[in-house]
Amino acid sequence: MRTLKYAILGLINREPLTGYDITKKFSDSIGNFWAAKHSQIYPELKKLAEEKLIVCDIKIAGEVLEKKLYSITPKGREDFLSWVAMDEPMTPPPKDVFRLRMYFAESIVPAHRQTLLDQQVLKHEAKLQQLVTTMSAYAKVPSQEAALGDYLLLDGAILREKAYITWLHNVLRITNNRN
Amino acid sequence: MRTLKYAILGLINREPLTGYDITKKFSDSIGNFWAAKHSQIYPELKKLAEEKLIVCDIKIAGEVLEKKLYSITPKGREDFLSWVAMDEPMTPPPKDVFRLRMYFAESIVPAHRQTLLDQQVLKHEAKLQQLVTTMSAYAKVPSQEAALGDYLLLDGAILREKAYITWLHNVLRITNNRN
DNA sequence: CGCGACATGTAAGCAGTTACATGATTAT
DNA sequence: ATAATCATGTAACTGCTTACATGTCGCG
Repeated sequence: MRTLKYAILGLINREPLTGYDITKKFSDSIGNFWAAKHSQIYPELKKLAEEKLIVCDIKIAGEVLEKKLYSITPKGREDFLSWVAMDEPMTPPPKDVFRLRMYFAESIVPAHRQTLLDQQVLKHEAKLQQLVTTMSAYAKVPSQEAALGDYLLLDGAILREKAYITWLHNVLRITNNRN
Repeated sequence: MRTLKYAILGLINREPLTGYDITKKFSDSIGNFWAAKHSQIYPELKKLAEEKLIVCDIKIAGEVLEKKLYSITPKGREDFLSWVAMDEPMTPPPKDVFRLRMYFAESIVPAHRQTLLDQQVLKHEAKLQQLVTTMSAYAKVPSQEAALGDYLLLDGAILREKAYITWLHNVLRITNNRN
């Protein structure tokens, strides 16, 4: 499906970026729904340049360090715009190892199961707190076009974490009522 | 991480199953948080048998059809029980192509964007309806140990769908206020 | 001058998908 | 008979992760 390709094209479509810039986006903001490592990004950038969807402009930083600043080409923009407007079959349910473990909840000794659940609650509450803090930087819905996506997806990530925490509490309540 | 291995061991730990039985579980109940195809399951079963974690008993159905019924060995049960009780770093945020598209919402013409969102709402409401129907088969929290996991995870899937639908409505509201 | 961030790449291996491939059993 | 479901496998490929590998720049 080449999804990474379009994620990168979409970012470069907003403004020229280096592989390093892109890597950072995939580890924070975009990372909330599409993560990628630099080891995947650099080869993809190379491929996109070969396909003439982006072009690379080499900048010298300091004395010798070469930074590769990529910009989108008209062909690349066209490709991206036709992808972004496509209809989407529902994303298959995401894999989740913790849920899988809880599917086998009856095989964990109750006291330990509670510990595992409590730890998950803490982790997800910390994540939620971090998302809420980031969100608070937006006093209201941003007017800048480029920031709109960040705002919308942050909202989605917050709702997702809240639902997860609610579920964890349900599991704690239900399993404790049995033992 | 060999997660599929443990998912299969966990299922066979409950009762002996064939590859076909396991495939069905991975396409419905378990499929809500860990999906797998038969092309991945059969080779894994073969590997688990080689590792002596499961054993295979061949049953003849009808005249000639051989069904391979797998059972867990003590070694397999031990391996599974130590896995299921392990602590889990938070699952990385799941990849979601639709969310990625909405991250680039500003690049979609507003009327079309609304269509895409409306269609997603319909798909997720249908999925939610299906989950709720399945859940209604449980009048209350099941007393059977083996059904507990199914019940807990169904609850999680329902909460997840509800949160997704709420988010879709938020996106519709926010983007419509701007155009 | 040292440390953390900046910056760019490759290689090996694992996990998962799609497609290929075959055949038996059961219900209508 | 014939279609749906039962039943089991393999091959090629894509995507992603982990580890390997190297070097510069800016700040204190």
